[in-house]
Amino acid sequence: MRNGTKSKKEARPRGRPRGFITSEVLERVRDVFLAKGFAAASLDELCAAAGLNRPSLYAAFGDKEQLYISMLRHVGEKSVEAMDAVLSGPEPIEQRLGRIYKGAIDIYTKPPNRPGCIIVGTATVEATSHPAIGATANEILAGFEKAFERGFIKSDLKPLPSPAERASMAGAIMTATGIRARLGVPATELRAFTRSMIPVICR
Amino acid sequence: MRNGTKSKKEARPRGRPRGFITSEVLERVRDVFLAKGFAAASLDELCAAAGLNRPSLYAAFGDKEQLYISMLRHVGEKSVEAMDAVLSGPEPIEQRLGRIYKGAIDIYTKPPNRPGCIIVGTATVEATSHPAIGATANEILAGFEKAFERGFIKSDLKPLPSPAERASMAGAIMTATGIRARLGVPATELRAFTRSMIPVICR
DNA sequence: AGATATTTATGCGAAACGGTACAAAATCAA
DNA sequence: TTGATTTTGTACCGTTTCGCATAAATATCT
Repeated sequence: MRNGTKSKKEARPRGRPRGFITSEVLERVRDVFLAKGFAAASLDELCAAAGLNRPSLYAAFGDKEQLYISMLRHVGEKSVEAMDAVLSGPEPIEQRLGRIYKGAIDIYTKPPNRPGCIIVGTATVEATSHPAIGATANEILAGFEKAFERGFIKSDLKPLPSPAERASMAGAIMTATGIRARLGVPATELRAFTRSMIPVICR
Repeated sequence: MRNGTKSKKEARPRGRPRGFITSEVLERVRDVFLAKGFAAASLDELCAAAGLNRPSLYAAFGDKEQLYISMLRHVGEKSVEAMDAVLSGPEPIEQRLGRIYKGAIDIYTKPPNRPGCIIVGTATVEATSHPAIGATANEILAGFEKAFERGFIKSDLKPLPSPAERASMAGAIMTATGIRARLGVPATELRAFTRSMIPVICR
């Protein structure tokens, strides 16, 4: 027991404990970034939503770009988990895909602000000025495609197009849906679109 | 000749003539909006790029949002013209589609800033705060799909999926490509993606 | 020429921006 | 209790932002 009694839970750090939970803060700033985008979201709004003062936010997450990237990663991880939960199910792949798209559209068109997909809807515009944001968004989208691919592998579709090709197509449909939702296309139209695409992907 | 000699050219307006050409200004501010997005593009940058002073820009186009929308419409019209020129050609539809995507990718990945598609890449994020921008972007995307549809009608593909369905799929592929280009996906990968999607669309 | 109309140019001014310095508060180690 | 360490709150700095007020410049119409 030389190196400190780590006990079960890791020893509490030295100084004053934090008055917030990281994941909660990330989910609150997510709502601000969703509504305004990265550039138009001010630190005042972000701090107010997070319930933190500015120096606390900075000490915990770094500057605005790093905070945004942390939020993106958080959203991405939770999304992939949710996708895997559905895509590993026992139903035929067409049905699993339908549930993925339906769930996505529900989120994308949630009133009152039809926010669309936060990744393609808010990260894309910043990618030219903030390459790290573009790279992060790309990683997350690649993660989505990998999740789709796992779903296609677990299916009895013909081997061609390959699961990877089908996955990249499913991802493109998802991307386009997330964009069009934010642009104001109503949910019914989005659902009709994804429903008509599924048989094409699974041909 | 009562109502004034309108001659051929309409009579010049009364006061001092403008020192700029509307389409040129729109194409110069387009470059700024492409690089920075709507929110992060400052009026100083826009004026400098346009070669106009601030009050001139305001008198000619209104505020920043109206200027941006005028620019979007300008880009949209020229794009549809270019698409129709290709899509009405004599080649098989697969080949016409390939040329459309190749041309788009060339623009989307142009160095040094891989700007992607200005419509889905910069308008989308603003749609929640500026509904007029979202509506305009949607109109333009619908115009793209109509152009695709005209191309599919002029082809000897099977009647199902319908030309409209094929067009919405082709549009989704275009959208996803424009997004991923801005996010940093290299041109070679984008070309491989669209090339693999064409046979699926034209099945 | 003189009056009228429109566009240019300079520059301002109030507000909002991102980021940080500094001291008070809260906890742990000894 | 005393000192070390981390978080919190207030207040501020310099810069940049958008939009406009005002006056000079350039054209047509009478």
